Amino acid sequence: MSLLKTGLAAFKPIRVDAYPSLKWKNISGFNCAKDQSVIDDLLQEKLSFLKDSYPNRPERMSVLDMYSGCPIYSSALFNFLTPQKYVIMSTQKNILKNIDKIALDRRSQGLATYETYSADPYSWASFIALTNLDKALTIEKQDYSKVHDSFLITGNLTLKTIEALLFQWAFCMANKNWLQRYGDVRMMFWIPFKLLNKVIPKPGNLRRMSMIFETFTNLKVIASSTKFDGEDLDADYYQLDLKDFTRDEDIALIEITRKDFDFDIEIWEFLTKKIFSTPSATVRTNAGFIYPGAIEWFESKDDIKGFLNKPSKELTKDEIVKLVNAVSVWPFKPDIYMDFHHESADNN
Amino acid sequence: MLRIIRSSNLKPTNPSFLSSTSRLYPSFNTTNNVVRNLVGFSFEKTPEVKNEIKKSIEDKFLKDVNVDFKNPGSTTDTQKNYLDDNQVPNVLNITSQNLKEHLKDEKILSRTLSLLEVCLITKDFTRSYQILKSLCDADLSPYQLINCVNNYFDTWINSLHKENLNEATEFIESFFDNFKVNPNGKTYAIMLRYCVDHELPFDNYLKHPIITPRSIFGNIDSIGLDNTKIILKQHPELLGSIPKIYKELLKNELQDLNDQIEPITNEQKIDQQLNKTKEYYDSLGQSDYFKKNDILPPTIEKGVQKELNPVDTFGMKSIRHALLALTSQNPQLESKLSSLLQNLNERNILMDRLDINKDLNFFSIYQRLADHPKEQALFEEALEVYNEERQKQLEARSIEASIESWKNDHANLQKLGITPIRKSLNARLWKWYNDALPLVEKEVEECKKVLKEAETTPPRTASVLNRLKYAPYILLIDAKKLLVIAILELIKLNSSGGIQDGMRIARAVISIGRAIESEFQSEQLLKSENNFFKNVAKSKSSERFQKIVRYSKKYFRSTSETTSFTEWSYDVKAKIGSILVTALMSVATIEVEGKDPISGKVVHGESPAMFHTFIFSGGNKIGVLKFHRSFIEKISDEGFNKAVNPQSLPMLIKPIKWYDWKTGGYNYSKNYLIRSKDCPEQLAYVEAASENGDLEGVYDGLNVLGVTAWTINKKILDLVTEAWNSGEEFLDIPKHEKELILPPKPDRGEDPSVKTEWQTISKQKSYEYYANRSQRCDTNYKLEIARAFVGEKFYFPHNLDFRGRAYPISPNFNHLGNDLSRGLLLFWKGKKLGESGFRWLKIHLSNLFGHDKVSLEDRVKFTENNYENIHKSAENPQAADAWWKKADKPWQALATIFELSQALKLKDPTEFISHQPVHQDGTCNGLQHYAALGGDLEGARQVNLSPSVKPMDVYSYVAGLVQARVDEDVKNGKSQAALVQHSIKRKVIKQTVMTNVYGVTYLGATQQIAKQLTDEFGKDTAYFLSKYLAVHVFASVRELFQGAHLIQDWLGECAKRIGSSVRIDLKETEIVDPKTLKLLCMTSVIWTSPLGLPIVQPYREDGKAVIKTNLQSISITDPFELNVVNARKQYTAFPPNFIHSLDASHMLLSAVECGRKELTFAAVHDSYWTHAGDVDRMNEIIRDKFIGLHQVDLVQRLKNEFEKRYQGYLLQVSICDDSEAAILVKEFKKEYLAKHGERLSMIDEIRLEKRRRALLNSRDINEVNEGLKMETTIKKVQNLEEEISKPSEASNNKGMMKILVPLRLPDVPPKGEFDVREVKDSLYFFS
DNA sequence: CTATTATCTACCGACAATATCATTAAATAGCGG
DNA sequence: CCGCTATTTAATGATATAAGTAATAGATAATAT
Repeated sequence: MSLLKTGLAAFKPIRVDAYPSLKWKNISGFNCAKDQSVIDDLLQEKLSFLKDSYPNRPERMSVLDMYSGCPIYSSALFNFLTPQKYVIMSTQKNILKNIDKIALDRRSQGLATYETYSADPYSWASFIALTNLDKALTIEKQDYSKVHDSFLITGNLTLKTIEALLFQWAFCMANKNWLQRYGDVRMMFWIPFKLLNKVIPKPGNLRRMSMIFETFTNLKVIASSTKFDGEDLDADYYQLDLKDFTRDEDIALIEITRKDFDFDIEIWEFLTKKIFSTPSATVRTNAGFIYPGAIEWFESKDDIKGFLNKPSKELTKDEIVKLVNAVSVWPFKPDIYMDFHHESADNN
Repeated sequence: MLRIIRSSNLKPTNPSFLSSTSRLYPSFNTTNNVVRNLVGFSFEKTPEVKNEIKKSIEDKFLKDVNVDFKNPGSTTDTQKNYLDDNQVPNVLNITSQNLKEHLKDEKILSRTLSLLEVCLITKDFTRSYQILKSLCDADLSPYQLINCVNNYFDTWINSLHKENLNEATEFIESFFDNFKVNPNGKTYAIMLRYCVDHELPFDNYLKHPIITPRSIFGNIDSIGLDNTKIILKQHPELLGSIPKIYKELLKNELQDLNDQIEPITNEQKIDQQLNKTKEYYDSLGQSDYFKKNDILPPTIEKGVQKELNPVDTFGMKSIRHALLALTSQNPQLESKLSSLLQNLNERNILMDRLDINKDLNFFSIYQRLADHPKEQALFEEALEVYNEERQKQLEARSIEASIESWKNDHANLQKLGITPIRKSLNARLWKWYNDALPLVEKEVEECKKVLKEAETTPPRTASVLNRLKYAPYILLIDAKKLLVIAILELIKLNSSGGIQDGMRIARAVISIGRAIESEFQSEQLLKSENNFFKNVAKSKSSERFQKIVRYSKKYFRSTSETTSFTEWSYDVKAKIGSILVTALMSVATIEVEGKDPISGKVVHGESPAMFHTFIFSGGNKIGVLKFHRSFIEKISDEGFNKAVNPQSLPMLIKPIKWYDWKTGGYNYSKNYLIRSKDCPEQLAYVEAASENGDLEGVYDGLNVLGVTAWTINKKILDLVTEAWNSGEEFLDIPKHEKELILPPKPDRGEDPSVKTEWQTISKQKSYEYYANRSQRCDTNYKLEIARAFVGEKFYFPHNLDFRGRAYPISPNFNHLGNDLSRGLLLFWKGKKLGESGFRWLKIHLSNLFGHDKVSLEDRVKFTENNYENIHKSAENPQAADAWWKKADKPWQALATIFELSQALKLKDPTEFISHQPVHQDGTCNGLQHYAALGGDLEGARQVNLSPSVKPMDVYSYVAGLVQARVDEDVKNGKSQAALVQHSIKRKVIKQTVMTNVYGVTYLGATQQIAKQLTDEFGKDTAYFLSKYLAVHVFASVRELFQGAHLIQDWLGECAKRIGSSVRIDLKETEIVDPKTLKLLCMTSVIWTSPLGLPIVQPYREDGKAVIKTNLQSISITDPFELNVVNARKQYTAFPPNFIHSLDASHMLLSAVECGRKELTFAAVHDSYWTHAGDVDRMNEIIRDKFIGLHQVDLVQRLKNEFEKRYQGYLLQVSICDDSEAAILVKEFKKEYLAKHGERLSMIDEIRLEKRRRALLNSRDINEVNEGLKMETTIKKVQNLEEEISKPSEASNNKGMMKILVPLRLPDVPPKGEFDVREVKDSLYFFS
């Protein structure tokens, strides 16, 4: 009962250290915050705009938080946003158990709380269950012209094996599917610094990974434990200290929202793979990797042949779009869906 | 110190390698037994040893020749007996303390030697001499060095004229000063050749006090026969110094002894006939096919009525031409056969008159001569002579033949206009070839230029340096050949490695490089043979003489020292390969058709036919070469094509016998005894064993397998061809699927899971499509080979995998293949069935039908009850519901049916002459060996080691056990149990039971069972149930074969310990990783098979090396990188490998005996084949040999060997905190801490122990005493046998500590009561 | 020391990831004596 | 010509690549705090 009326419940902040009996066993592949006050500070410093982006939060805002780890950040964010609903989805059984204890305690006191949802965020099915079957979360469908104003996705993607989710979900943004079918839903993730380094564009030394984020998302670095060089992006981020985290590995917090585009994304995906095969080589050389005849085809296009001789790593976003559009109308274009190979093809 | 050639540029530099300090370190092994030391990675040889080896080969060869000449039946009977001792006679061991460095040295050395060889061949004496000088300073064995110098001398002297005598003499005189070694017999042999060639006096060189004529003529290869003749004319007394095999030859040449040698009368007759007959090849107009470039010889069809549908398999055509339309350097040889046939015709010996011009089915001629043994023998001999030359063509000339066939297709089609040319693949290839040739030639020129410049000015730019690395090699082969090889390889590799319509670049370039290397070697071998025999046998043509020449050639091939045995490095292969691929890629074009996405119109164009690209797999970037889809469509239309590697087809003559670990099999290509996995360690052991004379038994066995003659079952081939051409599915031939159809792509707004699913399905579909295609392709390949060999007599050269199992070297089509391959094969030789054979043939049929679980009598009855079916099937095999198709192995069954039906039509079926191989298969051979090892009564009974009335069937029995368990579960209300209760069949669990011996895991077993259950339950349920069943199958097998599992576990445990042990006399950095401070386990499991073959498990973490080519960098596993062993692989693979080494020994032993008793013998590991009439005799042999093998306690013997080999090794084990050993170690550590103020690390422990051992081994008594007093942790615990030999427990447990202990092996499991001699009376042991 | 994560997954025949950038080691060049 | 340092070049090592882990899930080794 009290759960449904969270918005009305008193908003006493959750403090994880108020539950000293709970053992969090720092040892986890995830790199998580250890010190809640640091996160409080971070939110205050850099994320106050969130409060304005999500009006009337206690009544209508939902947050989906994945792989929370020890819920230091989750608690801080929860306290900060005071959303109507805050779901922590994870596979970490022991951690969820502990969080449940906190939630139970809060509920018993009639306090607002986050809740857990035991499922694997890696599995698409989890979200169908979450929104359709279990109805643990109801999300309003909104227009893509502005950022969704009642739903926020966040989580910790610092484990090696689930890094992939960042890319998958980014593509979901572009494709408007998964949870991104509800609108332009803002996502905030903790990621290893190494991963951040891949996704931020380094002018003159561009790679496909950064191109993805540059083309399909608005990327902002909220916080980082290390300095980095990237265009405009380094202007204003919160300096983190590694000692406040569970692992001795540089970490960053990023925020992404959707950027619209107008070309065939599948060709884009295919083409960028090929064109960045050898980033230091010329566009012409790399074009050869697309399909026989591609170089000649590009040479026949006036808006393209001008940049065929520069290295791929210097290609701009728009130039790539030109290439994509050229391939789309190419009579001898390759079958972009056959670009894989069968592993260990031997078995009688 | 020495100077070597830096591989990048050719200037001498000065690193230190091949340091000799550590080489002769005494082994810790101090037992009474002989411990032979392998030093470094190559076994040191002295020239004397080498000569001895050569001598013994000669003796054996002569013996064999005698067998072939006169009294067959008595081969060697004294092979070293490995079979009756609990000790392995020679425990070989590598004792280098510096493994990694030694290997690196080997790498440099190998490259340098290869470069030397290449420079010599290209007559680059400047560079050669530089290399040679640098080698002098290297730590080569004197023998190796002399060899190198001699090779140099050999080539260099050819460039000298008569006037340069002084230079030559000077070379010999300053030999020692220059190279620090003395000249030897070969040096003098070379000098002799020079003198004789230039008509200079040579007597001086025959009077050397040390270098005797005998040792000179031991190198007769370097003199040449013709020259030897001249020498002998002046010095007839030297005839005694000539190797026997050539003596005969020279005697003939010298004294015109034709009349004195008894001519074989029949042959003489034919000799006379010979003159009467005109060469029929001339009449066919194809004798000079290879020389006259423009005329394609008319293809003779060998009576196979129907062409295979896709006709144009690349290369195949050339093979057929090579087989059919051969030129010969000695026309008389050819005509011998034709005259014989003519003669037979005239005498009406054959039932029908032969049309010599058409019917070249030798097999049918042979069969028709069955009643005329004399003529049959003559015919066979003539055929052998004839084939001798054809084989040579086949191996040596097929590349040229490919070009010809393309060219001809192109030329012929040109007459018809442009369109047909576009359509023809061969014509297209001809164009590619022509367009790319200038590029390649330009590259070759460039290489020449660069090499020349490098002589004067040191190379600077990267591109020149890069080119220099391969330049010397690319000059070795004609540019035309380079290109053809490249084209053929690329087409062959299409769709390999799981890549649709393409291949991995790495594989492509290396395959091309390898093929080129191999072609080069062939050329060299052929050239040296021709040189040696020049001017011989041109004039004399007596049968006897020709025969001697043939044997001399065979001998030459198996011993020739001029043979190149250096290997091209991967670097070179890859670079050359990539040059060619690049050239081809840039010119190869194809007509393409596309659709304009906007207008929808069809557009035509010309586009490159292939392209380079990268694909990604799990974040890995793989470089691939892909073909344009239009090209793929083209080859699909014209059929599935693979280029045949003509150098590894079945052989038309008996393979070269194995006398030596690196010569055998084909005439003109290099084959090793062992298919080593690029593992120098393996080769080192095999080489040592071979030179130690331990491998005689192995060689004998292999040689028996090699002389089994085969032919094609034409009836079967006709039928298969028909089925094939229909394009429909037929038995195990899949349907020809025209194109890959994928489900429609989902909209991108759909949930990602939808797309994922679509991808999965698409991948699956695509996989199936390509699997289907590759299967069709494989079948086509088999059929093409079979078709080319119809009517021929052919042989499969064999070699071994590293465990000693024998495999035919010729891939694709051989008796190890599937039912179809086997069905297509017959023994060439026919043998009368006889009573017993008739019976076995019936049993064989029954077995092929799957009725092999009943008594022999019942099997006979099965066949007898089906006589009507047999006749029907034989008469009308095409019938849709023909009986034979229902067999387990339909093709073989049909082949047998043909024979049976023919036999039954005879008045007396036992008179029938059978060619059908009849198999005797061990029932679960692996388990048989386990049972014998363990003396396990119950196990022995289950696998038919002990006699019984009916054969036991393990699989059914296990199925029964599983059934019982499941039934129990049903009672207890388990839901899965109820579902599968009625589906537990023999077939379901068979594979799992079988693979259980190989250590299949739960997951693997589940998949196997699931595959069987899928039809019944559907994919998902099947998997669910399989998980359940797998558990029960495992439990049941374990329960039934307890004995086997005890041994399996024991073997595993031993391997585990060995694989995680360290040898502490190594250099410290090779014992403990300086970075991680962890033990570096470098010890692989090594043992000696009962036949004397040393087996080294090659499993290590592989060291990757990257090669830069002009296409891309490619990554290969560096064979010269010695890494830590993969302990897991070592122990999971050891039990099966050990058992396989036993069954391999059993097979080879049986082969030798069968050979001795003149049985035709073939084997597929644990399935032994012979003529029906000989099965009884073979069965006896199989049993005897099995008993012989197991009469000693092989497990104990293995343990003894291990203990000897791994004595002094240390192992890290976890033991209980409170055990005595742990306490002692802790105490010691505490004391050490107190004394030295720092903790005793593992390295310290090892250092101390090293020191202690060094002291103990010292010659200084004081030091020994000091050593005796010295304490180390290892000494503390070494006597606590019980504690340290306990199996190690999981280290994750509490209260455990890790300590170093001397390696101990667990006790051998107790042996059971079973007496292996019972096998003698077990009917179903093999059946 | 122990919870979490990564790595396997049946033997043999059989055959392999690559580009780029940073760092280190070695070779060469230059210079002075 | 030698020997030293500075500069260039070669060799080695680390990291990124893609982005549903291809199926499949349970034991075991490795890792990190």
